[in-house]
Amino acid sequence: MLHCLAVLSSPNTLSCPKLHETSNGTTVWTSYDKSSPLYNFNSQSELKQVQALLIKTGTPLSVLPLSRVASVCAFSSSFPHAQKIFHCVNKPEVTVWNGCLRSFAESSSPFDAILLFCQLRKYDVLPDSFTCSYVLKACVQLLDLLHGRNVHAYMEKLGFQSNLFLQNMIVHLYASCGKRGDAKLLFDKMHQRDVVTWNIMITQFAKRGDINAASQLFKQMPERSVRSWTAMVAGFVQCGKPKEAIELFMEMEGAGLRANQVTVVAVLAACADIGALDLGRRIHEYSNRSGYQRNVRICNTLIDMYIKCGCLEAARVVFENMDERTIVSWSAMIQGLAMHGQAMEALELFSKMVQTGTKPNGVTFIGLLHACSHMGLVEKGREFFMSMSRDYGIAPRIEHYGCMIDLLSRAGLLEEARQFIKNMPLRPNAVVWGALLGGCRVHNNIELAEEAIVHLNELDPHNDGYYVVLSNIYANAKKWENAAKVRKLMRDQGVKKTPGQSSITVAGLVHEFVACDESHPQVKEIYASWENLLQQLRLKGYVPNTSVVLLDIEEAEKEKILYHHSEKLALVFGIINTPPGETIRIMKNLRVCEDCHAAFKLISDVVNREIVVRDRNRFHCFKNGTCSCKDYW
DNA sequence: ATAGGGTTAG
Repeated sequence: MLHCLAVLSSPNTLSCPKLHETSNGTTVWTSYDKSSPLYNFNSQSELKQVQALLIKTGTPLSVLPLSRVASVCAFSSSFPHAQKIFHCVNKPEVTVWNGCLRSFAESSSPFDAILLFCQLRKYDVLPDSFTCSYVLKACVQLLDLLHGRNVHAYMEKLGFQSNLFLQNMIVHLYASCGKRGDAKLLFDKMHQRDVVTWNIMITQFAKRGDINAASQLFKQMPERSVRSWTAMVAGFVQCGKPKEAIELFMEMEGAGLRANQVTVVAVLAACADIGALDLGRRIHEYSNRSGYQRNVRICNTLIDMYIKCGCLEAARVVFENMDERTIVSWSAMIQGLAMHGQAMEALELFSKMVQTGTKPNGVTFIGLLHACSHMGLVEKGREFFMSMSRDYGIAPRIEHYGCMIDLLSRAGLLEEARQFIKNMPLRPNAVVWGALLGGCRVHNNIELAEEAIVHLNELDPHNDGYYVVLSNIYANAKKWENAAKVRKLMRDQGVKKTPGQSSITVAGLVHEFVACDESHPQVKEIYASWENLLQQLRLKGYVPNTSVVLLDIEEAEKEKILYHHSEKLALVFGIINTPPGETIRIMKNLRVCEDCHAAFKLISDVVNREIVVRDRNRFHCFKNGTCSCKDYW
């Protein structure tokens, strides 16, 4: 405002459009400088001053940026005044308002578009189909079905009911507001549909968890674009079906279609979920060849993919090479370092992030607390927990409390963890009690474990993991009757123990193993190889830790079960089938067993290999006889 | 003018 006035008081310095006489005698206006303060009025009074100046200098009002005039006057008493300006510059006023509606619809407060639309009707500005499209866009942004329905009705009154663009938007509105039935009804009634109509339906059905309906539509549609395939691939990922996502992507490639940037993100997310490093690397190369290196979302997804595939270094390279990073990039990297047990690096990265002026969000703190809890940095964790609300105004959510309980109970501060739960302002959920239970296993606290299971039995009665941990605690204390009781409780409630399953990819093929697996074609070779390896381990001092076997059976039987754990089978298979020295990567659906953990450390030394195990919640990187988790897990 | 993408505790 002050700036503007200063300029107005010295008209000579204005970069105002000038009237020039050309050689053939006609007059033209030179184009104006948009950065001039003259065109950056932000209020009615500034606009009036600008107008007064234009009139004084004989400059036509048409030099005014009309959409700006519209947005300044949109909700004020100058509304009719703005219309006058539009009239005198001989522009159809609705197009000017449309421009304004559009920028409101795409702004951070799309409701302004709806308000402006109401103003227009009050002042008898006749909307056209574009007007409707921008208001509908705002309604979709806000999931505002109420106003959307009004616009829908009004549209029909204006005779736009057969406009395909608008019909598509209406279908989108209903579907995204959770009215899938209505959307489908409208969709079925449409006389003509284009590929966008189908894509909207597929995307919305998949987003709302109805992947089967989406899949049906995908099969039915007359022609599919890359966006249709992408919608399905992304849909599978969102529904927790990464394998199906990857299968479909392969089919898409087979059909000769090229993945776009969104497809790349979706496929990479699927690779991260199932740990498909080979495909992930291939997509990375494809992405680079396609010139997507500077796409921040792709880079973020690449970081996540490499982290979840156990390649922390590759993730770091992507991160380092980004010329622009968002909070997601930093948070993903911090979380990755946490998952790999590199707590100090995670904290250092956080400091660096703060130094560059990037503000952390709630997710960043989950990564930081996660890092502290995986390395037992209790004091640091407490500090972060305090700091997030005090220094950054981020209220801790249930996830943050979960991290804190995990941090305290893992570190053996079980009573403090219990008090933390008692005093927390949010209702503790299963994860919170589960974290306490996990600590009880590490520190063999039966009493607190029993307290936790009472809550867990109520909050998440069908999750087998909690009962297994409790019976583990009993078995560890040789309380076999209690362990049996837990198993009976599981039976009575119809809860089955999820079988441990490990997988390894060799030459592009995924090999899956369960405990005592006899189904693999190389089973004899694997078992023989294990016996051989076992001899070498014994020489290194390996003693089987049979306490992890929950059954009350003979020691020899326990050892046999122990030796045929799924992760051991996968590892031996990997050693046999990959060249010496190559890193072996194994994924397990549950937490790695304690005995396997001890064995893997020794094996990494005996066979001189790096072994990376992706566990249910973190990575263990075995190398030269030690693990990256430093045995704190 | 209309459809789409990333990080989250155990």
